Amino acid sequence: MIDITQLKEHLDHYKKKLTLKGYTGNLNEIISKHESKNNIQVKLDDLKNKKNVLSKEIGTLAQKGESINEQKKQSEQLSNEIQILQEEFDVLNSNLEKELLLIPNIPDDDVPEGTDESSNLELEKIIYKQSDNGPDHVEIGELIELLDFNTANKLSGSRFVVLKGKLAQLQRALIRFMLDEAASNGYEEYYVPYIVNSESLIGTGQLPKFEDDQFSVGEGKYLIPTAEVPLTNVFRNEAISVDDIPIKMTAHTPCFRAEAGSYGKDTRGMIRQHQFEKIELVKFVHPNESEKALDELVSHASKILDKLELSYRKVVLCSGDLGFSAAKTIDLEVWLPSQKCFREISSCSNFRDFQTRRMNTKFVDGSTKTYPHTLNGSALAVGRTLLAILENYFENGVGVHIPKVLKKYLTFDLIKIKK
RNA sequence: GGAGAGUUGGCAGAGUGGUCGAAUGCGGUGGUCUUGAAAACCAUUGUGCCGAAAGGUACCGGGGGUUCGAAUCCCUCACUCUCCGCCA
Repeated sequence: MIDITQLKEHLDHYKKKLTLKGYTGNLNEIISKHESKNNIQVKLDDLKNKKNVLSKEIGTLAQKGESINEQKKQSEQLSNEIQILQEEFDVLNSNLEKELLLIPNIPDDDVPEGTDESSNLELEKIIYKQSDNGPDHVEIGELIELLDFNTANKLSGSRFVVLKGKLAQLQRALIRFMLDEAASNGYEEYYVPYIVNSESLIGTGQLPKFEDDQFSVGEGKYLIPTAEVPLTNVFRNEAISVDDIPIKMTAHTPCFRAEAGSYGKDTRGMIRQHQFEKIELVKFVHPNESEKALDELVSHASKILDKLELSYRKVVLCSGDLGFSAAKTIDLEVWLPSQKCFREISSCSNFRDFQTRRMNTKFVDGSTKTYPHTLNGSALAVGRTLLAILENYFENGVGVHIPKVLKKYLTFDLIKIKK
């Protein structure tokens, strides 16, 4: 949530920044709503004060046995006035709150301007072995007979996958490897619920705007779209002391995405699924430290690609491609030989105090209370990593080799083709 | 699923209609004492909103009601705990 006081003070700045983010709401209207809300509140508080004074007076008079009829009449009249004004206030206030929840975070100053991914800026390219032909992972899956979209379709529908045997083991090895990496970088491992309430999704920014992207399981509860939601919301309505910071958390969870609005996009293979595994890194840091923390987060995620010897590039997202809650995002994109291009495998973002304002997570340093900054990043999306390994480690007529760093988690170093 | 008991400040725990934003204890912070520390003692210590401030207002799980007045009475929802049943 943006700070309305800041918004009022630097309206032009916010207007410019929010336009870059594609926001089209009427900020002037929001500000005037806020002002009339405050005006009503002042009047309301004054009336309530009068009534409280009167009630006390009635108490004392009644104890003395004196007449209280006149005061009662006055009090009733005050009650009526209060009720009318209170209703007006409540409507205005909840209205305002809804609109505030729909305002996206503003981009950092070093975020390139642009409306779509064509304005994203490549920071760095790290190339290991890079082939630009060969079968895609779906074909490889058929050759090794361990990747089964048809059965998944029978069980559940489109955008699901069944992994078998050594391929399922390879995915498990990836998860263990990534969690071990996170641990060695100082992240504490969490096991968290995969179903969360709407308060949690509002806290991290998926709700109220992106209801359609979530899988609802009824009763106001949703499957998590990323471990970011439960991990970050661990500290919802909590105060974090300066001594506890930085907080570094990680979790492996499945992620569930409705993928509404992406019909016909990436329909082949396991690039875009309703369910996939991911290791997420989440940090709570001192407000002055978040820029540095983003670099650190990116380095933790990219080190995994380095160790797997997968070619990738670092891209800073432009303002228009930036997510709703993010102030700055650096994507890692892995090379896919079959598509002859880089595809997103990790997204590392700095949210600054946007999420902690929504969550009411305070940062306590001595007697001052502010908001800590949050960051998160995938390290990595496991499904896409698996896919990248299949394509980049495939040898024609032989099979899929196992990356060196994963060998200690497995009892084989090759997944042979069966036909 | 059935029966019952709860939800009060950072924690524990009083408070059943007015003087209660709330006793007391623990914890926290500041101080006295001490070479230093501990102990002891003294003071202080919830949050949001409006306001330049003074101050006002709201908050005793959430929502609603009764009343001039609600932490306290009523309704309702959520959650927690105990026992029984079922269950990985």
